[in-house]
Amino acid sequence: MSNYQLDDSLGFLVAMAGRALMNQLQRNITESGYDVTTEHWTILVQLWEQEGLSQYELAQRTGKDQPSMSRLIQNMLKRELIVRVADTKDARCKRIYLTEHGKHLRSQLVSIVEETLDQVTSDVSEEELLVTKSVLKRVAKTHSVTRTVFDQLDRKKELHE
Amino acid sequence: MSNYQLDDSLGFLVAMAGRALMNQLQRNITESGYDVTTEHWTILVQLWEQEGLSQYELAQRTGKDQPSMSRLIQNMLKRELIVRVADTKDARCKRIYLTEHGKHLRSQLVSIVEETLDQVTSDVSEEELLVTKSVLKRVAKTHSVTRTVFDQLDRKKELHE
DNA sequence: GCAAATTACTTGCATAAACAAGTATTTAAT
DNA sequence: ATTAAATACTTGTTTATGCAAGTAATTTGC
Repeated sequence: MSNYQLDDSLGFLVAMAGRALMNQLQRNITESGYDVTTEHWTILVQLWEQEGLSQYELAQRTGKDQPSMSRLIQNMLKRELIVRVADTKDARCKRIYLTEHGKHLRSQLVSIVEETLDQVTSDVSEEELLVTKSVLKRVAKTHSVTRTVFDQLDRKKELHE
Repeated sequence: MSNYQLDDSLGFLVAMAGRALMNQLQRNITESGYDVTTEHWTILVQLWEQEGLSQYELAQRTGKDQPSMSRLIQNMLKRELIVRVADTKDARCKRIYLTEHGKHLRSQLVSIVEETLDQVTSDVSEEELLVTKSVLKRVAKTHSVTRTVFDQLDRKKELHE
């Protein structure tokens, strides 16, 4: 029975790289004085591009399940990053809009994220990065929940072309 | 201000691939009838190679902090995967050993993990996989906590050479 | 038009991570 | 020898995930 080598296991490496990235990003955001988590960021990215998405749509686009989204939204409401408005045509649906505060965070947070990505990939060539992204995307697409995210993005791109 | 493209962001891709991998692995383990989490697995891998590690050493080798390790150990004790023995020379230290049950899981769990990795990388060439692993390792090494893991592994390899 | 199925969201429960603060034991410094 | 510092571990709090079960609103099929 082969000795399982952790540092040769894709699962372990993805988990470690993910932790490094998320910790560094969270640290950079907090040190810049923003009360925003990395998870809030994924929602803000969606809303900066299109406001008024329902919780279900946000869950689809970020690869989260509905309970996770429900609680994440509650958290962002508490921090006054967003507001929630009941859909006039479908009372089940709650649509999410940005507050002024949420809107204004955009340029600073995008800078922090880009800076963080530069930090953690300073040692990586452009070509290697492209291969890695392409592989990670394929891995993500093997799973139903995360595949939905990329299928949505691909569909959107087709519309724009 | 550029539109932030999520499917081009390494952070998002790592998070999605990680979720795909962990969900698939957890599902495969559970479906095979084992009451073991993916986090238990990382500890078991260490103990299959060397028993009697302290909680601190396990934390170092898996990139977790001590509180996380403390609770993870409590959980594994409850499931009777491991036992905990106070160090005779240092009463602060608690050393972890496998139960018979923990020992016997080895071959089955290693199979499940290897099968899962094959599932999620069926679409990926050997060469692409090598590049990806190498990049992820470099990303992980940019962060203090996860760097320790690889530094430890590298040191161990040097000793064996 | 009404019961049944579906949809959008929420709540409960277990596990897990990050951080801060606590306890107990050991080591170091004088 | 005693106090101070360091070490190993634990507990509390907040945030987050996965899954199951619940509520309320809307659609569907007859």
